[in-house]
Amino acid sequence: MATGRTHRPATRSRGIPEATVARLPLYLRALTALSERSVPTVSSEELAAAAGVNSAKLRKDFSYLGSYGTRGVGYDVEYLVYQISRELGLTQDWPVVIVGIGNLGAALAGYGGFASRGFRVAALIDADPAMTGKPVAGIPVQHSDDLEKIIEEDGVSIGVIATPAGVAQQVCDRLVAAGVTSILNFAPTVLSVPDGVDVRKVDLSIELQILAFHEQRKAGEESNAEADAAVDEETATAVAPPAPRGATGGSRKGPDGDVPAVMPA
Amino acid sequence: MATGRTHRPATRSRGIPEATVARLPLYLRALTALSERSVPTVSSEELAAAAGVNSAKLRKDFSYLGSYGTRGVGYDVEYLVYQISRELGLTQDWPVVIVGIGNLGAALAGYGGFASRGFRVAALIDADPAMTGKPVAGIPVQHSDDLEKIIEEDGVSIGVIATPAGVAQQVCDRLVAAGVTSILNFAPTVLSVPDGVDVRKVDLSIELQILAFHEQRKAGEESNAEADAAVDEETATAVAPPAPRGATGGSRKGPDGDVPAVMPA
DNA sequence: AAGTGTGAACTAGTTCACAGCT
DNA sequence: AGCTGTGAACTAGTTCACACTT
Repeated sequence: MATGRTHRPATRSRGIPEATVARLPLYLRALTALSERSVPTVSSEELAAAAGVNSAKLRKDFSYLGSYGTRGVGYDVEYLVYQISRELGLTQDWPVVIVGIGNLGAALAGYGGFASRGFRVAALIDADPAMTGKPVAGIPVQHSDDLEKIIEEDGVSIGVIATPAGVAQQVCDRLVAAGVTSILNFAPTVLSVPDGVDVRKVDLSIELQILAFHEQRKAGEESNAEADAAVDEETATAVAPPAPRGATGGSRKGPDGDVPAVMPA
Repeated sequence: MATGRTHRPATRSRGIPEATVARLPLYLRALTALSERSVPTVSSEELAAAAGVNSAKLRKDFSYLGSYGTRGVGYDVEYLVYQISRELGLTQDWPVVIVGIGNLGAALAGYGGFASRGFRVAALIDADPAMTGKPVAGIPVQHSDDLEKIIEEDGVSIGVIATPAGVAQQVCDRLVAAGVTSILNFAPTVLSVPDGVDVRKVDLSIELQILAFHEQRKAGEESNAEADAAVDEETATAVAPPAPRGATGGSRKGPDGDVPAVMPA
């Protein structure tokens, strides 16, 4: 590769895969730790272990950024920290607003990982007038009436939504109208945004539900039959298995013949 | 497989793709909202819109669970709620412990989405003796000395780690040793666990960094040169670009000959 | 000898498009 | 007529394995 110039380098020049982008912060964290311990170089194997991925994946990821390693040696820690920081846009600092200063919003405001590495809490915003002026994590809360003004004045492009689900969409709309183009959503709701605006969501209950799915599977693996039966009885009243509307016996079934045990027929 | 018994149905029977599992909670939430509004049926198109995915994906996802829809009509809301709940293991209730009752842990303890749908906060645990006995969100905090006892007595299999990064791994080890097999990690660190234990992580700063990456890209798209230049000057001193160890000019470059536009050279 | 960088093979996930049921 | 369920085509992501560099 290194030799094949003449450009038109595949599709769209700087096409770093999304999955790779999502891992860069992980590498960066591991590298920063090494940097603090004054470790000069790492191999892909060592760094991968520290980041919790496998080394082939890590090398492939880095290959999208360029050739930043030295064969036979490894990667220069400081140099890589810089390159990844730059790639992620962390060499500039990003003012961030947090909207919704309840328990969660307050916890986020106080979170250390925020201040570090390129992010700065520009403002805390809440709709409750009783909160206005109250300092949270050393920053006075501002009223949401001023949301637009704050965003425009500070040139904020990243917003964090930590409001109740019911108002998240309207908050989002206002943020976007005021110029925010990236949103981190902690409210348990789907946000719709125009093209060009990025939304990422963090959702406790979704994560728990995914864990529960796998947990259930583990439980079922050993003592197959009776575990389910016991569970079913316990919750049978709480969660009634509603019959399908139309046909009752029909062809309605899971891929492995579900329902039977629960169905009162 | 109501009909085709004799098992060994393809690879490992109930092979629901991980990506599908991750979306089931989304569908469930949308369905629950419909259910509360007493909507009897939905089409894949409508439900997909509510869940923020496209309808082909939704139908494919549901096809892994079984044939729960009715052609020409759609899906019965109540029935689907039940089926997905069951699939996710939410028809039983899962006791959960939260370890680390700082700002975040307290916020999680008070989070409504917890109590709903199958999860119950069995205990709050903190290492600080000053916290012991103090009620948080109505639940008295217990000391971490009792961690093993609590987990065993309540049969807890899901643990939430909201401690500082420095102690997260040891907390994790103790949870696992005591019988926890699913962990939701809010500490910004990589946890290593034995086979059979699931870990999911929620990491604010990773999410922000991913947003920053895309944000940076957006900025570069319009007015390419000067926007970056301004930024570089501002932060040039703060983040020095360290030279690579060995060769200085060499072949070191991004896949499409990076730097040019931004570099003052 | 050590360890990167990367084509090639593979696996997972998404989207298409339409047959088939109600 | 309407909408699901799903093979088939496609796209993204991962892993392998080894040529190449230091």
